[in-house]
Amino acid sequence: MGCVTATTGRGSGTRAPGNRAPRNRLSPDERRSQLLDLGVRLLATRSLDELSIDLLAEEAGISRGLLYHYFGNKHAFHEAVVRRAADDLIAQTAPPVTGDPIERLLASVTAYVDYVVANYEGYLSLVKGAAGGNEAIRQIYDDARNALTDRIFREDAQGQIIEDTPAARLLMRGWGAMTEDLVLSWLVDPTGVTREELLAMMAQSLPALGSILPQPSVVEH
Amino acid sequence: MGCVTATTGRGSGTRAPGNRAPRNRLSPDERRSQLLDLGVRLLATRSLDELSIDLLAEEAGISRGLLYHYFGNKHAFHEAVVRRAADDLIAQTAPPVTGDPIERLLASVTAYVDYVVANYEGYLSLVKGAAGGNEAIRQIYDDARNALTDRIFREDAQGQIIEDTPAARLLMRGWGAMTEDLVLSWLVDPTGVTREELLAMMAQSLPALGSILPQPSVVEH
DNA sequence: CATTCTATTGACACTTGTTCAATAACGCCA
DNA sequence: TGGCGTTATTGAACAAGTGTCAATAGAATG
Repeated sequence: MGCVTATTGRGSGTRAPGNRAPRNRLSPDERRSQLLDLGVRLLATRSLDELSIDLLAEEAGISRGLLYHYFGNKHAFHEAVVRRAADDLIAQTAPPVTGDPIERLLASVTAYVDYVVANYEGYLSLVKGAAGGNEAIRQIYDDARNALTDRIFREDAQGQIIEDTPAARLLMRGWGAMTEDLVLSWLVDPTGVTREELLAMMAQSLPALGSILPQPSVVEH
Repeated sequence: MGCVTATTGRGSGTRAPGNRAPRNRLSPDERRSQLLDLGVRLLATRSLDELSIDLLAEEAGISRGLLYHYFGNKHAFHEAVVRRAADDLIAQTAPPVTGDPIERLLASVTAYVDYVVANYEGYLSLVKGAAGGNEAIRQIYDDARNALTDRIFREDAQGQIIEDTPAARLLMRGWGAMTEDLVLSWLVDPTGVTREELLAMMAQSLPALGSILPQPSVVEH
């Protein structure tokens, strides 16, 4: 019993039998880049275990083996994809260096929002990867967010908005989480809030939060 | 060629050959409850695909088949675990009904923080599940968080802190995200911030954010 | 045109989720 | 107490996906 014909037939996609697709030979850099881009796109809507190597390979027009040749295993591929998305985010949101602190903060926030709008897929890969992934991936995500907020903390709003204490660091982190949630929620349903209102909300919330810091005082009522 | 002896030998754990563990027959409710509790615990530190049915079954002292009998498949089990964690959260953070709005807000926030501290594992299951999981699971998570924030919005701080507009809703959601990040970050590294400072930070941040809402006005500088 | 190099493949082995007929513990009634 | 139906539980077979590696084919080089 058992030992059915196995049917390991991992069909080579939708191709007439006998005329297999010609090999498409690229340089390692090109291939790597192609696969990472594809990964970013595919992992924006699926979680890692919803993305099979089969689908990925077919979508890329390569064999499964090639993916292992480049990335070793599925999780390493995921990690590379997340790292690519994170690097991209950091690079494309370089802060301005002119204007007063408030203006620069607004500019930073604007760059961030514009990036997320323009690269929704890539940003989702990053966020979703961080949440579902292992420790290494979460680290990449944390580093990226720290880089973003530290940039605002040090360069754009140095000392003028909030000072540097453990409580301030914590609150700053919280502000980052809020900011991320604001963009993503707004993108899902933007009704009733314009882009400018969103930007103002994000920029103004930081000094507003900073105001509760120095010596905590209850709000008037 | 193929058809090796298959060796499907999914060893029944660490048990001497021949003396299998006696069946432990529970009522469906008890068994379900046991499995959900275990799931909450195990999924606090692993992601779903890092948790094999094998491990789960062994840890619970049951066969793999039984899990399928109760939950159908792995994802349905995950969903049930997340739902249990969410229900638990809602139930155990019932808000107080006395005091002025600010006091009630502080009490709500305190109940939330205390719950997370006391049920760290369960809360992590919820958060991690929501991030890595499918749409249904994310829905459960969103509903739970909306229930929490709506409670504060309607009952604890009705109209007295912020009014009800799309922008306010959005900001409220963002505040929720910030609050969650604050607790979890603080738990990871509490140095420099006391529990009371954290609570004050969370409670005061809501009116502080509300102050930027009505007609956006740039902060003084 | 022959040869070397290497990007790429495809079949195979292995792990793990899923199904289902068989089994054994429990309550019930004679 | 002992047979009997009910049903919680099991284990082996099945399916689908991941990871491995020797063989292959496209390009560059002489």
